[in-house]
Amino acid sequence: MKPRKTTGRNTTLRDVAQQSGFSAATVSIVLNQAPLARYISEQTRTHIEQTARKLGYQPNLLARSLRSRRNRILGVLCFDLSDPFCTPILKGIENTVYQASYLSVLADAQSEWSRFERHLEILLGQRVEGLIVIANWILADIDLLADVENHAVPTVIIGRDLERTSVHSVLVDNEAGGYMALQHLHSLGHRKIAFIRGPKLLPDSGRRWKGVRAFARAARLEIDPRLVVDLPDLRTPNSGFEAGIKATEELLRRRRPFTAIMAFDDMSAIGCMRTLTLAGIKVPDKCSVIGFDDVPPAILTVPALTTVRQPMEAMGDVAAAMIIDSLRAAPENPDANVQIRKMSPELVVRESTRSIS
Amino acid sequence: MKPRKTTGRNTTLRDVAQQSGFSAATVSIVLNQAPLARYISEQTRTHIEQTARKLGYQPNLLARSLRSRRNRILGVLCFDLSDPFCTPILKGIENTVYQASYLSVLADAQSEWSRFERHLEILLGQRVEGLIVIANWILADIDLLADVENHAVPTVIIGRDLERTSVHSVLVDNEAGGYMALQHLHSLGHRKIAFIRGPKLLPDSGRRWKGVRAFARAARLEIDPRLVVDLPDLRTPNSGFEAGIKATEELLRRRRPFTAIMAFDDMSAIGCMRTLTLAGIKVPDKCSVIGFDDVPPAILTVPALTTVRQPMEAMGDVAAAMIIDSLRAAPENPDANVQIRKMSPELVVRESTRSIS
DNA sequence: TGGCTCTATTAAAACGTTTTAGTTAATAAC
DNA sequence: GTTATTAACTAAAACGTTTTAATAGAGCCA
Repeated sequence: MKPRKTTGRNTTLRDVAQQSGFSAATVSIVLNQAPLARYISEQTRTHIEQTARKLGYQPNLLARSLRSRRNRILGVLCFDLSDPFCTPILKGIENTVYQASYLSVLADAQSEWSRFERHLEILLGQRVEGLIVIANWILADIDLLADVENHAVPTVIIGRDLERTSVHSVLVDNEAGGYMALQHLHSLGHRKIAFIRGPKLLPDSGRRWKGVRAFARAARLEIDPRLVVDLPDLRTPNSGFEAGIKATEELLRRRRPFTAIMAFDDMSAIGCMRTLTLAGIKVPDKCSVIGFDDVPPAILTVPALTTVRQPMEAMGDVAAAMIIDSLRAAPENPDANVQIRKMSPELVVRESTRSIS
Repeated sequence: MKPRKTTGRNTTLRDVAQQSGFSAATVSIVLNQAPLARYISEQTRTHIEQTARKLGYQPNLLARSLRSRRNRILGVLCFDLSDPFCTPILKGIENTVYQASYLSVLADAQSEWSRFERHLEILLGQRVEGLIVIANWILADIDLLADVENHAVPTVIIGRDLERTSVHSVLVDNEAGGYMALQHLHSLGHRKIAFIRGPKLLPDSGRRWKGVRAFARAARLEIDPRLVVDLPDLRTPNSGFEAGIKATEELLRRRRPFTAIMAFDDMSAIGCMRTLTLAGIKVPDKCSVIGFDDVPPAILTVPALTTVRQPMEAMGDVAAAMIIDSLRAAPENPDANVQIRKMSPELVVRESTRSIS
């Protein structure tokens, strides 16, 4: 039975001090195991600890961080949490942050700019020590930059690289990924390959496509422009699936034969498979499909999706580590040297691709 | 161009006061549009606002909440974020909370008890005004209760109902859902129906099953115990899919004919469909499948999953509203009357169920 | 003249910690 | 017999706000 509070007031450090007969300073030193605790006698130490426990003392973290200017909290700002892309990243972040005995608090902007800004403001107002932004959509650099620079909080953005700012970046090597994807299809013997490219506004789209073209050139493979479609720019969070469906319908409408499709990402690939299946085109027997990302739902389809994996959990790890390192290194001036970390993608062969025969 | 800070210090209220020639009190009153602002002359008001803007003043929320004992922050504690069940709930919460101009911060325990407790402690230490717990797994009441009661923070738990505590609950009417699911299959003419029940330790399992039995009784439908399998208890977050695969394999091994399967939840239903498809049993032609929850991936499969929907977003809404209401009603003693809110499930017919030939 | 009620503003006391700079008393060093 | 050193504490000043109670001046009434 814990002692019940009748009053609404929480037990404070002073209560413990009073009750134990020592000063607030001593209590603070003991309870935090501060360096000075070396000089506190064993006896008082245990006595204080006991009283604290007895009173059910829980420190007020607000007061603590106000005074000490540290709170061991990292803010995570997610542009849209319902994107399955976010979850593994968050997992990575949470793991690393936890190891370092920090806490991460997450805010979700639900694809709305106004929320993004408000949440950013509040996180900064709460004096988080670092900030991780998950950019699963187009982010205008400017706004972010201004606020963050003012507060001098070390920041990393996952999924985008911001030029000429004080913000670190972690992202996958999209070009290598595009290269890899096409190489895989080519190695299976596919030559007539259709492409669903990403939205034009998304920097990823261009980069992946660049990788694709690089491989095509290297392998002397010709890309038929009539087998290339683009996803529309206006993309609310989980519209990738719908867009993939539409894109594939368009592709079928063109009546040019192809034996494989490379989709911009997993969600569009899953939409693509649906259209093909409904049209009676068996995947992978009649047509192979490859995605990009390896989001969790990629294993749920039949056939399970072959894809180019972004190491999302690792990306979260790395981002968190960057922040924590820069916090450890220079608590005073964080943006010592801005880093851009490109992670290697990895081909994950499942069931949706097969060699031509 | 915002004015750059050369020093690491942030602009404080006092800076604004000094710069504008008024006292801190006045500045605070103006900037917060406090009741007393009525008496402040238009002129000073605009002057103060201007200086604040010029200096790029951002209030320190820590100091603010420390003093005013309010911070308009709700803590959300999720037992495992990678469960797709959470995302829609979070969306609902975030929406309602945002409307009420609160902020929600999320912490993810990643299925680990120790993290759950630590995060809980920190959220409470941060003096969040309310707490929402998303229980997508078995939660021992006791621990939660102790801490929460001590802090007298209004709390609601989503997905579980805790008896005899001061914690509100929001959950779906599992019994009605189970009833509904079986009714649907029955109305399509299915009589030989297999069941994949939930883990025994999960209260939901029993309740859904109770609903199933209730319908069976009402419709004079006999349930063949050899067509019933249970998901194992040891369930790490996203093992539902794997477990569904295993369970269906077991079912097929028994070689008792059936024309429909009712799965415990969507993830196991999706696993189930995979096994059936790989075994050459076409869904829904040869066998119908129904799930429970309507998690986002349910629409991604071919055929898309028929399921009993938990109104997850609405559940998030309701939970948040409960907290905010109880905060508005009685900021002093929150647990005025504990509520348990049961939400109605809804049948969502998609492509995985069909009437018997 | 004195006593009200407004208006416009502020001094100073919180809020609950951490931290800096002491203060003793005792022990050791010279 | 003075001076360091050390052990065991503590007073008091932050941290950056909000809020309470107060202070003046002005207008009005009797």
